[in-house]
Amino acid sequence: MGKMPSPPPAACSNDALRKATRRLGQLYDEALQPSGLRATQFGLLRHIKRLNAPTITELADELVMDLSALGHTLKPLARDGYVVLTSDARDRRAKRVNLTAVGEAKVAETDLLWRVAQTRFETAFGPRKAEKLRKALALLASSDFSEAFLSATKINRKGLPSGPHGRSEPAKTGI
Amino acid sequence: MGKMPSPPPAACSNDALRKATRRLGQLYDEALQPSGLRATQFGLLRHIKRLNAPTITELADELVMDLSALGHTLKPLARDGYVVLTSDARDRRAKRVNLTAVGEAKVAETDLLWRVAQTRFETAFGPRKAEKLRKALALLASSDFSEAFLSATKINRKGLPSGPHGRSEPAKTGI
DNA sequence: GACGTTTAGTGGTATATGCTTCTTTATTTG
DNA sequence: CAAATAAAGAAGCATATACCACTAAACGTC
Repeated sequence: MGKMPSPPPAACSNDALRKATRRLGQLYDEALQPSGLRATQFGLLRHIKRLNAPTITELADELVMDLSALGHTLKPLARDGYVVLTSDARDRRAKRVNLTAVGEAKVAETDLLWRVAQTRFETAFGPRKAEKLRKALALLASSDFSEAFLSATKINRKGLPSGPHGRSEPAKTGI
Repeated sequence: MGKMPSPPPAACSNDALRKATRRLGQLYDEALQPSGLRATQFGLLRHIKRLNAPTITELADELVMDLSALGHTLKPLARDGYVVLTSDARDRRAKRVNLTAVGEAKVAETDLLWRVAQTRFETAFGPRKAEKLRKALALLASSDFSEAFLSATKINRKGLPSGPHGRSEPAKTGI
């Protein structure tokens, strides 16, 4: 008994993450429906508001999203008048994403619905656990984690490295 | 001091989930790239293999995915010859998703790449935490959670219901 | 066994997201 | 300063994912 089929945990973390995302997306979308905004759009508008007219690149970084993907995603919001893109004066390459008055109002309106959903989430999942989950997710989304992942050596004799050996430091949060 | 702006945890769980999903998706996609399969496609093929020629509906349920969305997602895989749709003999409405020999081979091939990625994930995130995270995500994806979320009363005087009062039972896992 | 209802999928449309390529600006260098 | 290089977006294409409307097949009822 010297091999053992090297059991990488049966479940795929990526699959698990996607399933949860789909489900939660459906629940939040349903909750925000009266506003006409998707959960993704609301989140996007909130980020724009918080970052105060960021450039597309800044926004993309913050959202852990591909630059061009964000460009596409902004179109419906621009079309509907929630945001406006303006060229940056200093750097004419850059474009800033501005929340319009209409957009601002829509965010405020939708925020009420969001709070209900968020509170339901806390209640259903447990506030303590919810907070820990968000922390874990933030770590996953961080560039620290990317680096840890990319530099993790693929050598891992068992599936469960338990002893104090070759594991490249489980990324210390720092988020 | 009797109001307090009812602080629904500053961060949106949905946003957090999406950011993490995007990041991890990129990491896994990159890891599987040599195979030509996206992480989503690999996960899909693995589910098909595991469920043994499921109907589209069964597969959609398992993946917490919309039926028609799954229908669309299957097209590239069918086009590339990894799966074939066959009408069920007993119920001519139903269609079964069959993994072809080519698909089977592709899964086997990609599995090697996936194991590396999965092991890196375990190493970078910590095996213990990884397991707990997957559990939490599985709970979120479960219908139990949907029900708990939908039936959660939106009344929640503070943002942190701490006492032993009106909270509709933080869905007991059972996953 | 015809009729209304439910169930399985399809097709269309729209958003979400990523990659690659190309254009316009900035920035760096010789 | 001119040429090379880097950075910010835009555009095109492809997959991922959802909702709605529609068709076809199965079911249940009287």
